[in-house]
Amino acid sequence: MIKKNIQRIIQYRMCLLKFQNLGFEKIFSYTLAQEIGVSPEQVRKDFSQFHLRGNKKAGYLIQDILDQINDLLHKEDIHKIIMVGLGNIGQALIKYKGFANRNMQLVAGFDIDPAKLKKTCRIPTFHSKEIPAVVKKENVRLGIIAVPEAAAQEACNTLIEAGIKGILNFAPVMLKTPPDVVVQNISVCGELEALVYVTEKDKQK
Amino acid sequence: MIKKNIQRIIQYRMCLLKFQNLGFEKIFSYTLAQEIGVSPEQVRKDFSQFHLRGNKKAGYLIQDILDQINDLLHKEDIHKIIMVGLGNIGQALIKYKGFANRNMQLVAGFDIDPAKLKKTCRIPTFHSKEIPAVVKKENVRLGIIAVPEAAAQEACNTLIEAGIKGILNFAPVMLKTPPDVVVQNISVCGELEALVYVTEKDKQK
DNA sequence: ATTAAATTGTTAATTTATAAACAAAAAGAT
DNA sequence: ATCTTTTTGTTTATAAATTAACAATTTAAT
Repeated sequence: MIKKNIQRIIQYRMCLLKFQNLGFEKIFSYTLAQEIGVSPEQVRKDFSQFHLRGNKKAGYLIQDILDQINDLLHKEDIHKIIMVGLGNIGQALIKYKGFANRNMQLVAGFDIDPAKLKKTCRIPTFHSKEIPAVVKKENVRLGIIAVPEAAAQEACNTLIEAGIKGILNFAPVMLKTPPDVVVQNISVCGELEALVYVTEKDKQK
Repeated sequence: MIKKNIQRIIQYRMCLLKFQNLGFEKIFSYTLAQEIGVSPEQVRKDFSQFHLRGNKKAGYLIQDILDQINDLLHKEDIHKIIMVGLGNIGQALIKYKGFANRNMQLVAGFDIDPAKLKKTCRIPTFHSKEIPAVVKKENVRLGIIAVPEAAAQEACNTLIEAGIKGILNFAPVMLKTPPDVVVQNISVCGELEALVYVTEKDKQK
């Protein structure tokens, strides 16, 4: 599983950008902490672990920290992504315009259903059998799986075979991958179920 | 933040259903563990914490454990959900057919843009100003925020004011809520950035 | 009937993550 | 120039989560 500190670093980055856009040049651990919903000590600890340094009494220089986080997250490159499955989620992600300003680029979509490939699209779409060719040609390392549960492991195997190293999985299954391929799962229903659990528990109090 | 053990319980449930559909009546901690990608000790520990009991040498009775997990997760009820924001993600979720068999029901969608409300839809859609009325009438406790970043906190405030207790947030901001309102965030870009970090780190080895 | 094997469930140990404490440095005030 | 205040950064302590260990129990075999 991915460490929590790097997930927070990603959040700090978004927050720093926000404050920078508001015209600030410096920020304190306290401010950042409040914004993210953690303690200032947590912010400083995280920064310390990634060697992000500030100035005593003067806080952190936003631009400076951003530069370093951008390095950490390899923001000097544009990260190409392919997506398998052009159903509901797939279509939504294709239309999503937020990838670009985070240095992400959805370069192609795939499906085994020819009907799904017919829709006009912001990105090129191909039959899933073309995955290896496109991955190789475009040198893609990340993939999104947005196919139904039953097809997910097969899609996953194809991606692995093609050389994909990181997979974002929307299908409600735990994918089996070799150790050098990392999977992150997103489950809308799962998150909602967790919310039901905690909110119903709160209710009893 | 929501405890990890309950998140795993939710995963175990999906896995148990899968094995039940395959015709199995019993399952061992080892099997479940492998499927979820954790250790058998973790499974037994989780089960123990929620008082889910098996039989020595004979493993766990799938139906029995499912009944108890269903109780934990309040699967005796159908959980109503409303959604604010009928953009890309909103549309995808409205079309999504997987809610029903997890006892979730999207009862209404909202947007401030009249154009978005015009599309024919599987569920009724209203102007966001109707949120309090619908929440009250339908007695809804869960909400999904799928609006742009700039509108997210305001949408959140409306939901809180209306009495929503759990929020699934797709906007890339940390929402400010009172302690009795729980938020779960989903960030596709954030997850992809985390994947970039770990996969690039692996590459160096 | 006894023994061996398998599996749970609890307790103990370890690791990881978070929080607290505090020294060090910088800025500003007296 | 000295003292006070503020904020970082590191160290120590606490809490949470995971892993390991092992006793208890059940089934099956001899």
